[in-house]
Amino acid sequence: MQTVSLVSDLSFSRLSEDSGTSARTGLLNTGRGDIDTPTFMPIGTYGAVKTLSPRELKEAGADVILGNTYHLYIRPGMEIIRAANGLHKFMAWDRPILTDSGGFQVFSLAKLRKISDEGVTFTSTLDGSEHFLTPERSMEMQLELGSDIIMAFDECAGGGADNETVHKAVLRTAAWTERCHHFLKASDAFSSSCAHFFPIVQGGTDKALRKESAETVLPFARSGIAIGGLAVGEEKEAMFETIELMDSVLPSEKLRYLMGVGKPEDIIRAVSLGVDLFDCVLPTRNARNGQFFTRDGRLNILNSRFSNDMTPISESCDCYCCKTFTRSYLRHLFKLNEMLGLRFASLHNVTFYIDLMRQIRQKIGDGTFASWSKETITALVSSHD
RNA sequence: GUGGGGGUAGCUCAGUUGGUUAGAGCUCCAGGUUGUGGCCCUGGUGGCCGCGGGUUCAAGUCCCGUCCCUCACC
Repeated sequence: MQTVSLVSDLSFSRLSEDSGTSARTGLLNTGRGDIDTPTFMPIGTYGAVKTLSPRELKEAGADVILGNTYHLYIRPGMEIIRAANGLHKFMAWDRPILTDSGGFQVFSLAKLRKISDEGVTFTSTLDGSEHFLTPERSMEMQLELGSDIIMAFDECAGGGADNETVHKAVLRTAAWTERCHHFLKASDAFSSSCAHFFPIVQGGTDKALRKESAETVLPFARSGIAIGGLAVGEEKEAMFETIELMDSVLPSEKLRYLMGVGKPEDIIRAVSLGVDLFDCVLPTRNARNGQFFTRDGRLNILNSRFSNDMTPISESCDCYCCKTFTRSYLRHLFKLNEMLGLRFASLHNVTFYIDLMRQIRQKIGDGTFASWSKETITALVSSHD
């Protein structure tokens, strides 16, 4: 297998490893600062991590956030992004941004779509207008956004897809990844951008298809590679078996990004299988439904048992929400649909996820990750499953 | 005072020519949410059908009385 180098000089370097598991810490260089791994990216789909300001994100400790090419292309459109001199300036976030390519959204959101080897025709969920998205166009838009980590334009088959469908997605993802790479290699904007390019492995939960997909996209991975097509409806154990397979197939010197995962306990397990980077809607979406993450599991602030509870969400959390407000008050805010409640819940959950990652890095560095992870997972799921 | 309309779940209301154990939405209570629209999904609690008589095998439904709400007119 041959590694094809992109023009970027940026890299991922492993700093320490955990004995007994595949967990490791690392450092990803970007033009907008280094990222300690393992880490978690809050999701800022439309150029906003819902309810939180960039200042609050920094205070919570976020090093990198995720933006969505598909959503930003629909609204406000690339013309506005160009006029604003890129997404960073537009949203006033000066740290790294990873951009999703739009591949996943075309399949998960768009109602009407036609897929061919050339690209995807889809109908906008906003106004019904028709659009054509290709690997080249996705790369072009991610460059216009000013992305620090550009994701390959892939095809994600759903969790219930048969092997023939998954295989087609694997082949198409391979061809598209090569086109993405080819486009970037020829792009002046890319060579001067200091941006990473991450290919995405597909293949569902079938071992042979996963291996095939990994082998076909790996030549285009320089600093990192993503594991896509998981947490899309398959059995949880099948997901972890696939991650474990990826741990043995992917070279350990490249950063591994597990797309869309997950619950805190899932992240810890994935870290033990060698994953370095995560994103997930749970901390922010569930926050807006009143769910708070804590070391002792999740709690639904709408539950009546909190109506007169004058303690904070978590005694051990240093976020503004936990230092200042009671469960009783937070429940009150949620019962009345006050937007302040959504903000505090989002702030707490994002802080919780980022603190969790910080602790994971510390435990790996200490060499105590294996035992710590077992205890922590037990506590996290104590009141669930 | 006279005439009309109406009283059914916490709220807004559906309930066929009388026919099984009276329903819905919202609320309330509790689950879910994995490359994001605060959406959404799944369960559950909750009714002396205003009250009292009557007709009938059978009444939320028909009849009589009564109380309350509401509109119109004196």
